[in-house]
Amino acid sequence: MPEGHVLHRAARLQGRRFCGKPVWTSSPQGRFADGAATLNGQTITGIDALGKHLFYRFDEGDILHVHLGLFGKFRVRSLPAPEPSPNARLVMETATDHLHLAGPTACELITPEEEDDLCARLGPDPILDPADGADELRRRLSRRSISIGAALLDQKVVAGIGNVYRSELLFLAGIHPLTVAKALEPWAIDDIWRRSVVALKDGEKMGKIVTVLPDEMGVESPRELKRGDRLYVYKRTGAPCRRCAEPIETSNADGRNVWWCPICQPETMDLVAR
DNA sequence: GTGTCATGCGTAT
DNA sequence: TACGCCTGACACG
Repeated sequence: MPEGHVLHRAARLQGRRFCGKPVWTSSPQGRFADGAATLNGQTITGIDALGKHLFYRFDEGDILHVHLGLFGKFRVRSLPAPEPSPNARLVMETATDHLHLAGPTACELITPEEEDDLCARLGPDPILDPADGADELRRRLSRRSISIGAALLDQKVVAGIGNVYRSELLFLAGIHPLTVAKALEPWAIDDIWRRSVVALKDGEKMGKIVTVLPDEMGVESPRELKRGDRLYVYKRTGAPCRRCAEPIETSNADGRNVWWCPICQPETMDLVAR
């Protein structure tokens, strides 16, 4: 269940194993049989992530687009690999490595024009555009009367943030998630952007989402934080805030659950209706 | 075994 | 706003 950091990490780690090598491809589940037949025997020339999307480039010009959706998962390992699950959408192997993809929302061949259209619909990616994404984010939020919580999930506003990061980033920024997006001061939007760059890059490096500062939990490094100690507010309804002990609140005003601390993220500005 | 839920998103109503 | 899609982990009986 991936946010943008997972896709950037996949591009980096899969790139090491698969770029520059011919691949055998198949679709045990059958739903990508034609595409797998087209790609079989081709050489991968590059793997790129943008937001939550992944693009594999092949030497005959084909482009494979993968979006994991809510359930999609990669398994990557060195050969020999176990039998693929019967619902594997795509299995890809070199002489030494094995990739197994199950449950994606999208696994399809697309044209360069389709890739351009798709990318044009995405906001700035904190991992790809750390330096100049803030201006773009400010522009894209300036006319939105939706809440900042809803805006951060909209991939047209910013690409790669999902439901975990949006709650955690707004906690770190001290902003209530139901705050009207266009009511935010430019410096507050810049702050959200800077925090998203740090958080997603950290997530990409570690392969998991850790937003809690290690010293707040009495350990040296984020890697030492146990499951359950890594996040400030996500899925912590009723638990004491790690900073002020106030019970964490939750709402699903926009169809997805969002969590916040009522003291650390006060209602100081315009809120959208609950 | 069954039911529920989940880090997503497009389409229909 | 609701639903459909796709899978796996976990709680419960």
